[in-house]
Amino acid sequence: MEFKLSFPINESVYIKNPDHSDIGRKIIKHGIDLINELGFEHFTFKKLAIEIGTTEATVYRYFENKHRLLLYIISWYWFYLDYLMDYRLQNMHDPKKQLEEIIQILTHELPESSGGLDYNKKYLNNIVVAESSKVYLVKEIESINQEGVFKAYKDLCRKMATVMLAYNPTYKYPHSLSSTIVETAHYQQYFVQYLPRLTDANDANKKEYANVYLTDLLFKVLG
Amino acid sequence: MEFKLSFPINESVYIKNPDHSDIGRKIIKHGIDLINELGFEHFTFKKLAIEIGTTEATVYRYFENKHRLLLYIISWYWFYLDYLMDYRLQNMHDPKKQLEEIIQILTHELPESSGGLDYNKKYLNNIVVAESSKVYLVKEIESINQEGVFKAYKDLCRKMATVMLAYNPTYKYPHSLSSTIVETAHYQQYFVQYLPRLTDANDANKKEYANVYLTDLLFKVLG
DNA sequence: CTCAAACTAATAGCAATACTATCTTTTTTA
DNA sequence: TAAAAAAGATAGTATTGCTATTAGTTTGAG
Repeated sequence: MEFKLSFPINESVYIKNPDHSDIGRKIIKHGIDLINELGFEHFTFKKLAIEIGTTEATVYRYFENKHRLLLYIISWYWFYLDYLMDYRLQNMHDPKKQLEEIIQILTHELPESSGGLDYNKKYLNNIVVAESSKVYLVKEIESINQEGVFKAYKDLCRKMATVMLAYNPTYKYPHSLSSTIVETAHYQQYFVQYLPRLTDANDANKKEYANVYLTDLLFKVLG
Repeated sequence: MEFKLSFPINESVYIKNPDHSDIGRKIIKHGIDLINELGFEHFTFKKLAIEIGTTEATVYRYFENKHRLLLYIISWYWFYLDYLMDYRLQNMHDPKKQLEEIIQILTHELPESSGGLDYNKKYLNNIVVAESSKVYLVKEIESINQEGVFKAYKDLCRKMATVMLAYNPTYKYPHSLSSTIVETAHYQQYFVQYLPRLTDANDANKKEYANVYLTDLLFKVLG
């Protein structure tokens, strides 16, 4: 028994909704696999088309370019985080516990079986950590932001900021602290794995490091 | 009377040292101008060659590809930060004042006239904020890290960690906090400008926002 | 039913990008 | 002053990013 998670991803992200056809869903699923395997710079629509047994032109009918496909994947992640936070925090009324749960969600692989979607969560996590900043670190940022494609990220930060203010109503920078926590969760995971000298992790605490570091930081900042 | 700042940038970053010839220095200077103007994705060696009145082949004699040129520019920035910190902190013995000065350096444009170099510091700052993460968020991270090209960043974090420990010897994550402060300085500046909903900045506090936010955060974390 | 409109897929092709190779000329320096 | 090194000119290749055209397939109005 499965139900299908479907998120209202901004329509200007795609040309044709990939969620409405078999080939569209293949583009997302195998897109995640291939971006994970090759890295975003080496990923191309041609390689993706070969992977899923179709042609480049078909992929271009769904997405204007590979940046838009990445934006779709990362948007899906933002919506999924938002959904997970709602779901996990709903019966949790202590803001401290809520904040701990938020960091838990941000620093661990997304749970595998929630929804009928079969995206590889390990790969999705790798992409989020290594590639997500590339969706906004582009010269076209002002025009794509005007399309509203970052709304999900902004909503997520607003939700986190609300919980922070419930914990400490006098804290002045809850939105910045939220985006800091999200971004730091990503690149501290990356640094632990690839540039450990930029962290204080070691082989023993590696696995829970980002969680422990961020929890310590968050509660010290919020007091 | 000018003296020339020269930093020991890792030799594997370039094929031929751009600092040793006129055309090499032009590649860096106009490279900074063009990457700032076009964004890293739209920047090409062909466009750079036209800009400085030479050919693509000549630029390729200095750098293997545009990623290496960016790495050179960002390495120069890391060395310059390190140098600036030494210079500004040398007669400052209070760790609290030192930490405040470090954040000041990280959240403001680099000073213009230090050294004989004529890189445009405003453009360099834009590049650091918008493009620097692209030097390590690549599939080849493990092999390029082995070349030692990130040593300057690691040394910088070590230096910052030392000051943090002087201020609070019991803090457990000084290296992570250093990289967090550096990265957060970059993207909070970016967010204030392009995605202000991810921050708590407004038109009135915009200019000093990153500084104020990070100073508050740092001293709350260190206690 | 059926025939045209609309939608989808497949093929081809083009311009830009990311290089590499070669050969000539100029500059350096031993 | 010869030879080594650097720069310039020119050409060429494979890949990338994207578009145009055509062929086939589905849909739905009469």
